[in-house]
Amino acid sequence: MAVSMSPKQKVYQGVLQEIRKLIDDHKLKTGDKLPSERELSEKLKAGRSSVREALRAMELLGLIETRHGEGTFLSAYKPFQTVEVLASFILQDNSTRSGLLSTKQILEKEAAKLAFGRINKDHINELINIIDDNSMDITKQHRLFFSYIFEKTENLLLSKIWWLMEEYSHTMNKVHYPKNFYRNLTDLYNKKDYQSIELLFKDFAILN
Amino acid sequence: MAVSMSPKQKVYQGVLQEIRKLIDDHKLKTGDKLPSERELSEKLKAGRSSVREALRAMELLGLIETRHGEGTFLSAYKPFQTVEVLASFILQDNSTRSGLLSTKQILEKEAAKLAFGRINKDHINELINIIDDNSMDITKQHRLFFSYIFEKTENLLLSKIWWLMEEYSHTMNKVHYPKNFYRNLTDLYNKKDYQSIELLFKDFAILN
DNA sequence: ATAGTCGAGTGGTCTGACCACCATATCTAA
DNA sequence: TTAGATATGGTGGTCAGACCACTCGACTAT
Repeated sequence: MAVSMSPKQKVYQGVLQEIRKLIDDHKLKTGDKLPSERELSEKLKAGRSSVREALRAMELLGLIETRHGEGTFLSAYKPFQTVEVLASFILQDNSTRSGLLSTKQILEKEAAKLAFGRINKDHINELINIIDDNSMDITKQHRLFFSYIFEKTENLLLSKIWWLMEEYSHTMNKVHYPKNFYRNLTDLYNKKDYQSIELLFKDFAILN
Repeated sequence: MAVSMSPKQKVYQGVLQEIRKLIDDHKLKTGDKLPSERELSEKLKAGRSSVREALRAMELLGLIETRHGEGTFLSAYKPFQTVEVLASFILQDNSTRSGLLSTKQILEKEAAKLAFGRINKDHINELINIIDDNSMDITKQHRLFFSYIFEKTENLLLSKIWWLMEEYSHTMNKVHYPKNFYRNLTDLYNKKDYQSIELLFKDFAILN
């Protein structure tokens, strides 16, 4: 391998730097195509597997996008994947689990408030349909109910983080509110009573 | 390869999930040793190169630490490397900024409220010290200020997620509130005025 | 012209081979 | 007996080469 190596740098880290340099030199922009793996391998005098290790890491960081049979492309940086991956590992840590439920509830409350201005009669009916559908257990109703609300927040990051927590909380317990909570919330939407949302969540808070 | 593959998931992504599961099942903690690459390869029925792609990506994210000749170890998540790598690559894309900032602000607001009941005079003075310390720029003050508040929430998960976003938002801009915001918040703590916290954040909201 | 085929290029994956490094067990010499 | 040298096995680091699956465009037969 010939990639710059000052102390004991691993090849894939050197490749990473070289790619960065390459992007800079060629002034590549979002959407542009990077050289193929084989080409990079040859140009940098590194094994293809090492090149791939660098590319895979970049991919996980959301820096590049890979299209099978086509090539590797620079992508607009989106923090989502990264945050998602990291969050999934953070959640794994037992010491952080205690706060899971209360954090999840915070997100649910804020989502309910964010969605407030974007919810109309039709949406409310949709929500009511969910909580009236007795073919599902309440756990699933909870999930659908809030999925719908989060969708209305139009904040993808917020939604993804909530979804992760929802997933993990299922390995625990108490993953929903009392039955009438949901009805109360839709009532507030109906009455356009923004203020009371905060109070509703406080009343039904599940402590941990 | 046998790692769970629903749609068209790449092997290394499946390996990533499996490793996460493994950490969970065995309740591995920071500093614990992961199975060797060869062992993982065999257990997950994936090539060693695929396993390595997953591990290298995790390494770049700072989730694991690799010691030549010894093995792979779970590491406390340290954002440094991640941020460093990203910073050297980031093409600032305004369109992705929105979700991150608003979500971060939600967490800050809720933390401020959660900490409310656990903040005493001494803590307030500590906060004031931070915002009066002009040897730091306001960005750093913001960081310390809220670090302190999040600590008081005693919710590790919430804190970690916020920290994550804080790190990422630094690759962008606008990572703090107007100067007097912080003073106002400590005043509310002083006056034991819980209600106004919500309003304060609303007034100082950084739109996106 | 159009539809179908084929091949070159690309990423995706696996295997097997070495090397470098580390810890530990083992042997050797004092 | 014991301190130091050495052998060994396990681990990560890296490479080369082989296939496979997919995409796209050029070529061909209709």
